[in-house]
Amino acid sequence: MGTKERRAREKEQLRRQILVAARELFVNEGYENVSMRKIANKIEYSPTTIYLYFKDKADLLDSVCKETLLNLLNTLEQLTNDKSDSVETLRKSGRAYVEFGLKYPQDYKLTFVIRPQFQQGLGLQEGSVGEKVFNYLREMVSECVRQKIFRQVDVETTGQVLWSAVHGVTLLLIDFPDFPWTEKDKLIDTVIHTTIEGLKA
Amino acid sequence: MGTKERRAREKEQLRRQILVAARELFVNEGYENVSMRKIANKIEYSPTTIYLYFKDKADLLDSVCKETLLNLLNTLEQLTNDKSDSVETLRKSGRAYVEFGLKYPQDYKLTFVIRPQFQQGLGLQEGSVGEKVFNYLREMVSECVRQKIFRQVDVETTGQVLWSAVHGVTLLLIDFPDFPWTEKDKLIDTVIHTTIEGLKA
DNA sequence: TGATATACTTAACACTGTTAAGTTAAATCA
DNA sequence: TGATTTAACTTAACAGTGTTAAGTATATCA
Repeated sequence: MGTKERRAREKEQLRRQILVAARELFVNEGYENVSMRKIANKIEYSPTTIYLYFKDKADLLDSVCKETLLNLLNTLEQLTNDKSDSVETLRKSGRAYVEFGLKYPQDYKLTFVIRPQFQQGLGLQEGSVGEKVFNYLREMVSECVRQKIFRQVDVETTGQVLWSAVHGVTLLLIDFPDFPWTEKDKLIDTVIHTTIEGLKA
Repeated sequence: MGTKERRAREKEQLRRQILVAARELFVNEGYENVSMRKIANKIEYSPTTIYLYFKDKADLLDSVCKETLLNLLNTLEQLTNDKSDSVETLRKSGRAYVEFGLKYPQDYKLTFVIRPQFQQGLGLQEGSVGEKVFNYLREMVSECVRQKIFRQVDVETTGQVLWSAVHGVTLLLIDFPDFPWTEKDKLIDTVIHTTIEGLKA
């Protein structure tokens, strides 16, 4: 009686197919320029089929972003966490965060800028993947605080300051590619270095 | 023979009327949710009239953003620049920048996040208002560098680091209003303070 | 006054997200 | 096996979108 399972598997497969098609189109052509019909064409189903798997276009975006956050979390967690040098670990994490954003600029913007516009407040609430990403940062930071490396004892504020810095430089580099930036790697390193030094001082 | 002048004045008036209506709608309902027909309704003209004054919707957005940048520049330039305490001046400017973003969150996002998506590269090129805003920041920074307050001598990089920090915290506060932020003012101050201290160290 | 240019509108095109109703094929039950 | 229910998917439509081409008044100038 495995027919039910097979059916469920097939449904899941189509769901993934839609998700993959949507991500590819969103990333290449921008969320606004992608229509449900375009996605439907790509997977060779009628447009309305998508609505059997996702509530609406915003929900589709939501699912794509959830995947992006999982990928980001994965990337961060794969870093080797050297507890004996917690500052270096934090530095590396910051670097990896920005690099992730620049490697998948459209995904990053979709997740951290476009989605909040369509699904207000969502994305970082309790239990979400977004929260897990911030929790990762929180851990990095609290290790530094525990070792009394940072002036400030407040882990929350410290984490938020770091996040502001990496988020800011990531978005500026994505959004203004023609601006006469300092050499990219140097800028990223300086942003992270400056923030960490500032937290120590 | 002042009829020509009067005509030109009237044209300019309608242009401004359109701009005012567009800004109000963009800010209140979001760029995507505002149609040319809505704007037309508001000013009580037919939709196509707008196209006699602006190339298309993106051009309209462009003009709205240019105004926003002018307002931002104005706000910054109205600060009292105490040359004897250049760090304090820089700190104040950073504060004013973030506060401007939070006071007009939609305008800020429109200018620094939405527009780059529709008019790639535009907004910060030579001679633009955007460049003037960054030039202001550049001046603040170079005064600090001249007084040998900052470790780094490279004015460009230093300015970009500061911009990353304030841009980052501004956008995070706008986009994730439900996140359990540290008390807002404290966070902003800490971001700016940390960055400046980091640049000194 | 009649010709010309300016300012604006009407109508249309090809597209959008989304829903209600209809169809077809597979699974279930007698 | 054959009838019936259920699930998956499609067709057709609605109300809306940005934008353009063509048409219409009105004011300016000769």
